[in-house]
Amino acid sequence: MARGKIQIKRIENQTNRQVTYSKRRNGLFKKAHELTVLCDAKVSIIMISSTQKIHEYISPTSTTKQLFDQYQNAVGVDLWITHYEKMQEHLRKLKDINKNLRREIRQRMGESLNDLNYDQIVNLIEDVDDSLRKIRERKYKVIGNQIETSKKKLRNVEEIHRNILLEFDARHEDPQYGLVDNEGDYNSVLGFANGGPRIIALRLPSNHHPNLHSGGGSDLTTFALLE
Amino acid sequence: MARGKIQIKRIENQTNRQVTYSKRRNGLFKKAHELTVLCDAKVSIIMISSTQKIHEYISPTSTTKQLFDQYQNAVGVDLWITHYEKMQEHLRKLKDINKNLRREIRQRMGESLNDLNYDQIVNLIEDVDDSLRKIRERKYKVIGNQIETSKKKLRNVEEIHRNILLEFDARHEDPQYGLVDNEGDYNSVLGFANGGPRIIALRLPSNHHPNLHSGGGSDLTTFALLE
DNA sequence: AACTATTTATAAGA
DNA sequence: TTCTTATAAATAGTT
Repeated sequence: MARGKIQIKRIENQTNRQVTYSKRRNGLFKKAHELTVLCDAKVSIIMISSTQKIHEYISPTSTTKQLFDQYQNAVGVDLWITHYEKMQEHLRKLKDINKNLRREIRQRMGESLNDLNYDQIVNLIEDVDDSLRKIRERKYKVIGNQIETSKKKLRNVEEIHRNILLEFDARHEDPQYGLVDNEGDYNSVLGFANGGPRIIALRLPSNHHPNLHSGGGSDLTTFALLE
Repeated sequence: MARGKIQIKRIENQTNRQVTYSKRRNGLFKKAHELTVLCDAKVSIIMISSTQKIHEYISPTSTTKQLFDQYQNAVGVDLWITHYEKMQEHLRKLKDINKNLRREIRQRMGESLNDLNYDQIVNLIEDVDDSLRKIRERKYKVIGNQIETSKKKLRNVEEIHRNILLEFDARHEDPQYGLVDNEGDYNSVLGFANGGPRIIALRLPSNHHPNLHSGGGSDLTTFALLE
């Protein structure tokens, strides 16, 4: 605005930009102050330079916070205050839900039953009883899975036994082979970590399945044996 | 600043002040915007006129809230931002707790059991079983209380019966009294609302207790009878 | 809301 | 940075 007109666009020269910022900032603050005095108004200016320096102007009659609060009241009613209140409401509801959930658990654990009348207790018993049934079912399913896995392992063992026996017989029938010294690395095949049970080569009936798993005995016991 | 210099002091003429406010406000905002563009700065201006009207300027690259947050950070006002963040943290924790409580309930109800291993299921069964036992105990206690209350009511009935019989006998022995027409207001004494069971005056053995409540029969049946 | 005489702000140079 | 100054821009008072 002097010594030549300028285009209103970013000043690329860094030093120049800095100088202009400083000069115009003073000009702006001066104008703001004049406005404050002349028109009995309140003005707040917050400026952040491209180098992240912060400057502010505030009318002598006010504070930045006061002005911002007024601004919020007028403009940002939906911006902060209500958001804040909504959060508190949300918080309150969550606490409430939490309380109820805890009480439900306590009641399902047989505590805090004084709040329940007879019918409610009867319903609760029915409910918990049913839950217990479901959980037991799950237990049996887990056991069942374990048994299946164990059966597979056992079939594997039998297969290996048969092979050992076959080899054993073959070598006896053909004396040119000596007896093998050890079991080979069958343990790793069976998933046994360190040595495992010693496998004794007994001749088993060809289609034999161990009695342990063919019957309908107690699942729990079976599981304990196989784990 | 034209057609004559002015003193920088409050303009007393209300209309004049209003006009000047409007003109200079525009000037200020224009300068602010030029500064924004020329110097790559961020500017926030909030103005409140003497008539409490609010106007604001904010650099296109920013929001008033953003700028105010930065201002707060720099100045250290730190008014409620942290409070807000603490609330959010609190909210997050509550939601988390909530989620866990719900899962616990679901598991106690026999759902979402896939997350549990065998030992955990066994523990859960033990726990729920124990809970069921506690709740049943509570049921029996409630039943017991009901029985106590009923016994008291019955003792009351017996007392009244005895009194009626005594009076009945007395009048028969002394014919100067006529028979009474009704039962009096014993119903209200017994807590029976409308009429209640018709009481038939039979002579009972003096210390008789009805068989129904002296024995150790099923509590549940007893309860059903008395409720 | 427009005009314009005048004041004020400021870009460029020192 | 600050000062200077020619010139652009803002605006007080008027219409």
